[in-house]
Amino acid sequence: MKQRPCSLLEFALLGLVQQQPRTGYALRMFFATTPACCYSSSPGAIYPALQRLEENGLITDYVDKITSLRFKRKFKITRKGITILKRWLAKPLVQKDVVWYMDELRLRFAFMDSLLGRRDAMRFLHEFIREIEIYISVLIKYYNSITSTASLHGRLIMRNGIETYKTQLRWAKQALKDFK
Amino acid sequence: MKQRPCSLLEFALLGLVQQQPRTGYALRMFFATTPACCYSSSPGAIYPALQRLEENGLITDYVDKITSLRFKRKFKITRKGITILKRWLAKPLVQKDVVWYMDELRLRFAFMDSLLGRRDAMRFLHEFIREIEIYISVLIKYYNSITSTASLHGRLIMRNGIETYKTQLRWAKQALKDFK
DNA sequence: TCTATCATGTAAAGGGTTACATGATTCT
DNA sequence: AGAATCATGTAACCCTTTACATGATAGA
Repeated sequence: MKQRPCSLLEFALLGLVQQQPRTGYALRMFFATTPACCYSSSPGAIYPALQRLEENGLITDYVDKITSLRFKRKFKITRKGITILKRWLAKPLVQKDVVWYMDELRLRFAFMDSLLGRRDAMRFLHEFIREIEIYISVLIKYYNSITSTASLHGRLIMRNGIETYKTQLRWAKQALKDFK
Repeated sequence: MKQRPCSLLEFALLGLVQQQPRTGYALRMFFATTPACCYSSSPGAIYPALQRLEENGLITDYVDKITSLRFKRKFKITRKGITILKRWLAKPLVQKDVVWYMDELRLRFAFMDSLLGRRDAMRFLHEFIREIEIYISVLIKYYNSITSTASLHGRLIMRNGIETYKTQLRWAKQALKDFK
């Protein structure tokens, strides 16, 4: 009986309640008021996701009557949740990740600091750099192969992709320096 | 009776069959073998999407027995399809687009050349630059507000976002020059 | 008192992913 | 003859989006 893997939103919620217990509304507001908005802020996604996390035992809820008189249902992470979260954070990085799942990688890196060590973060960056470099060379090869036949728009879009990945590369190398 | 808007995959398919008639398989292979792979290549997405486009009269199919003896069901765009596609391509750009839908903007720019004029493409880039500049200032403001409290990872991820958007800005300005 | 915000959800509809299923043609 | 590739789909499952629904509390 293999456990269904968490969705990106579920991991985002898991990571946020790991930092500190929060209510569903606080989680919504976090997405709505920070640049993390791309991980969704609609209640129709967040509340069901929290239910699923609870059903699977990754988070538990409790009623918080300390911080205010108002009824608040706060969620906190469980030991099982921490295990799952850690496993996700520590997953080795593969080519597919940088091609398809850059959002997921950003999320992983953002949540890494409190659960993984400096060493793991640096390993992550090294793997990131390796895969990005490979993918940039793939993109450049493709760009050169179409450059004579493609339209101006086609070439420009390809350049956009290459420049975007080159920025990722620069960022990761600078980040590595910041760790040293 | 408002028509349901097309999904991103539907627009991608519409744009591709507008360039030239293609079979479902050829469309799948296009996604699978080019950097456009992020717009999906699974048959379970593409074939139903083609059916929907045909039901809505945006594309029609015909049997191509000219290029080979083999049965091939090719799709081509209809006049209605061109209208819908053009309307999508020419939509004015708003802040939400650069925050949430960069993929869609890339797709629109890539398909713009054959249906819209140079003037529209340049207008697109101007609007793009305007919205990106606004969003960068928002991100920097946020970055400065959290810089004293956030973790190293948090700051680094923010820098990643800012650098990524700055690259978009540089790209668009360079693209504008290429148009002149 | 009234409005904005805090706070928690549900329901319907739609699209995508994964996995499955099938058969023809081409190349070795 | 067999394998790889071409070619076209379907079905189950799951998640997200959009829209709706409700009520408490704090501040003007």
